Amino acid sequence: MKEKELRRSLSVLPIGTVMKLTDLSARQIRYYEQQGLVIPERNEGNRRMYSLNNVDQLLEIKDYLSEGINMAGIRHIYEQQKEREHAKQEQMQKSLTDTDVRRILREEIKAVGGLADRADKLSVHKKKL
Amino acid sequence: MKEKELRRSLSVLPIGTVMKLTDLSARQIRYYEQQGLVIPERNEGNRRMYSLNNVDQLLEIKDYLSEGINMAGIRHIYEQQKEREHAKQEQMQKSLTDTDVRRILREEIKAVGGLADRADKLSVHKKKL
DNA sequence: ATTTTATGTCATATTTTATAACACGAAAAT
DNA sequence: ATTTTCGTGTTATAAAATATGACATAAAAT
Repeated sequence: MKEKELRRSLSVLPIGTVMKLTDLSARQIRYYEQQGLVIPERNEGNRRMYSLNNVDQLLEIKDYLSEGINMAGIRHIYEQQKEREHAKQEQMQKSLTDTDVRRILREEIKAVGGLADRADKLSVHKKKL
Repeated sequence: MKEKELRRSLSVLPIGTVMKLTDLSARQIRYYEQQGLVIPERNEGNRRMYSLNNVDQLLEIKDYLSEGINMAGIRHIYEQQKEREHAKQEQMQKSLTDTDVRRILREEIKAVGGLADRADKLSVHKKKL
């Protein structure tokens, strides 16, 4: 599902479209950006270009606001989220090295298996042992 | 998967974005429209707004063109496609009425079952028959 | 009672898009 | 061998969309 993620993160929507999709005013969208919440990419002409993920985030912000949470609160939430993602990232990193360890172990086993094979070939002598 | 279809058919992309996504010039995109191939919606300000489906179709057209097929050919292909869709539509229609028929049959069976029930209730007399 | 927040509104500059026209090489038709 | 048609580029002009910054303000926080 990597392709889907890519699609959702492509900055292809002008602010006008985002306004309609979120039912937010340009003023609001720009203000949230100013507050460090949703920072869109810019095209060559300095126009803001949003992704579907950006839109989702804006809708999320709408929800938070309607729950009475203010900018600072929302900012905090996203910082927390980033932290969690960071932690997960580290976790991933760790588990990756774990699989590395497993791979190495497997290779060691394989090596041992090789020895076993040789032992098999020598097994004609087994009975003798 | 109705929601996905909706997403893909939402007219949210300005022509500039479509140009980048398809690597076609505005001239080309508009010409294909003029030729009846990809007709985008328009926003209140008469700007063309494209959907992801539109983009896919444009990419398809690019392929056809690179295969040497001309506008007329592509138009023909799409007309065929429409016909097929239409046929499928009719088929759907048909099979829907089929299920209707089945439903009706089921109801008839149920009705018969009702009679059967009554027959059961009368079955105390069965032996008499 | 002030100050801060979140948003509206307005003005100005820049960018993007629409439309129409002219051009032009390559392919097709005559 | 010409003439037409096709697909696209380019240019000019007008309208729409967007960016930025300033001023305004009701509601909330202090």
